[in-house]
Amino acid sequence: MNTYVTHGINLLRSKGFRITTARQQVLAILSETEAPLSPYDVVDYMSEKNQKTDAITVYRIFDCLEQNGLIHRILSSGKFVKCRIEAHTPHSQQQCCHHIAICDGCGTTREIHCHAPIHIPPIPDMIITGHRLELIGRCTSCQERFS
Amino acid sequence: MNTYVTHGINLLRSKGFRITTARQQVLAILSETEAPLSPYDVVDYMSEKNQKTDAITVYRIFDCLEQNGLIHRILSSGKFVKCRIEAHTPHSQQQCCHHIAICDGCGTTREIHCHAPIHIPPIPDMIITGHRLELIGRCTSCQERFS
DNA sequence: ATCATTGCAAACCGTTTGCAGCCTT
DNA sequence: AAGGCTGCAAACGGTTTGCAATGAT
Repeated sequence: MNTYVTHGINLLRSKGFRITTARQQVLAILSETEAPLSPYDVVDYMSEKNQKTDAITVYRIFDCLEQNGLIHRILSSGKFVKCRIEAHTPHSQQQCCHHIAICDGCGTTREIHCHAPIHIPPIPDMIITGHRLELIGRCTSCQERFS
Repeated sequence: MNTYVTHGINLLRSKGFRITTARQQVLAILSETEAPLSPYDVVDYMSEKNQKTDAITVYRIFDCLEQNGLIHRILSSGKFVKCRIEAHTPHSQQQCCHHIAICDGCGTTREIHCHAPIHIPPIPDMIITGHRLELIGRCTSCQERFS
């Protein structure tokens, strides 16, 4: 039982969610995996461990975890990764924020804590309230593998 | 026949694509619409004009237009908008680029030409080669409507 | 005991594929 | 005339919904 799992369990419990075995198992799998996972990826992982679950259940657990800032949804792939930075604050141009960098070789992700504001030129007739940013890159091992 | 449509037609022709009526009709609809459209939205629009098309055809036309930088794909919704900025260059942190701002009230979009580099702190073990950025905001009329 | 959560079935939606026929070149 | 493009049919994968059974509190 690692930090991510216990943190997740405590957070969910504090908000009145029930600590079911399915939720604990999903948290455990997320904590063991660096690459983003789809709900069906999780089902496969779990069946390898002889833990039978339905994909629908994983969908609902992912919804719950996302709403509580425990996982990131990756727009470009529809998959999810654990979120280790507790303060997941949606932000304007002035606030501190964090984003995800995705390796286009292996899909591994890194979280980025970004204190510098993103500079955006004024937009006519529109007030900006937030943004979604995904960085595409290549991790060290993929740099070696593909060079 | 406006600038966007003629520009699109000329670009496609110059690359050896055929100028079919379906492609011209889709370009015309894109030029008339500020909000992002799904392929099925386009089919509906066209049937209102008594122009019958198949959604599959629109999908393929969208693919073609996207590859030629004539439309943007919006990750968060899977819809598309016309792209008026010709130089649609994927970019690193140093280059000039452009992105989309989306009104969360009505879905209208604005294109942003962004010359200032986006400042990203160094990421351990990863080289950043590109990024996807979508700005969320609220346009003037929606600010009034919802206030 | 209560009620949130799970799991099965089935529907749903957006998207893709194969192939014959059409239309631009 | 040639071959890119269209459109129908059908399949496909991911996601959602309804409802009864289960299990955490």
